[in-house]
Amino acid sequence: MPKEATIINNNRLIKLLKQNGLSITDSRKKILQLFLEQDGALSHGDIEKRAGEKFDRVTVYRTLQVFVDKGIVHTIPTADNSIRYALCKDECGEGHHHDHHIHFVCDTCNTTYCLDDVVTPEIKLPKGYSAGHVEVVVEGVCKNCQ
Amino acid sequence: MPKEATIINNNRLIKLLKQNGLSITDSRKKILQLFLEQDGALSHGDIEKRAGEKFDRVTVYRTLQVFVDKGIVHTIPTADNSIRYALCKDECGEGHHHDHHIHFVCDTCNTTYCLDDVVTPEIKLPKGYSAGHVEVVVEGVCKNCQ
DNA sequence: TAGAAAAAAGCAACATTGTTGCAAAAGATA
DNA sequence: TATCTTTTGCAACAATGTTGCTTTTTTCTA
Repeated sequence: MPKEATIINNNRLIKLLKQNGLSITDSRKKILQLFLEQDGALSHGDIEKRAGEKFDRVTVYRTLQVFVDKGIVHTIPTADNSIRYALCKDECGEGHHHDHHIHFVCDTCNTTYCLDDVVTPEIKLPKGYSAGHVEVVVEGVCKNCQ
Repeated sequence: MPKEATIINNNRLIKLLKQNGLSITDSRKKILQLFLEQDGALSHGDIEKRAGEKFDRVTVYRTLQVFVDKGIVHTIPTADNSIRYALCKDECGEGHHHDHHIHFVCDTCNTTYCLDDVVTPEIKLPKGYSAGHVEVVVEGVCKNCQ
């Protein structure tokens, strides 16, 4: 493993946590790193069972909660009762998420992607309903599984 | 309670179950009735704790599974790890769901609605991705809570 | 409509997932 | 480095799903 890359990565992790007013701890760095080195989204279980790392379940729950609160990651609803988490872009911060992109779940490899370039469409609601957040999840076959 | 309405309802329940090749049982009729007399969607917990009825948890799980398999109800993903179930329209059947409508979750009363008249939009995906099903969940304030 | 065969319900035991309080450990601060 | 604050990890618990098996209910057919 390249030592330099690890150091750079470590600085990036620390910077990200500090930016969000969080204290620097091993668990937070390790979990954040999982997200950074990962293309798709992660579920709680993914993180907990991550090879080589033994995270306490409670720590994972609490860390993810903090990350969501601070706008570092956002949640992605799924139809199988397993919330996925993915890194937010810069516009997100404490108390306000701005996730206007759609999510994509691959039927084949089951990876969940944030398609940051695809903006959620305007939805015309029936009279009486007022819209807040719009969540779009597309299920299909991803670029790696075609 | 009007007796006639109950009888009519009962016939409707039996018809619905028979149409889908299911045997007529008390649990199935009661759970199906909950959906019919309900505007929004129901979670597993909603059904299990329904006042006046004591359903065995296993029965509820198995019944919902059968209903989903037969295309009687469909699932609605949520961001809080609690799958909601709602009645399908006629076009759904065994092995194929055709839910092209969007779903709406009210922030205030937390009810989940199927907005059958609002069709899911076309989503333009990046190169390499092919779309199957598109799920849209809008969160906001419903007609009853304005 | 009774009796046999098939299907479903109910129960118990278990597995997984999520929550809470608290003591110990680690991080921040001066 | 000493002290204060925050976070972690543990234990105990609660809630949610799952599985196998026995009993009950439904269906089918004579």
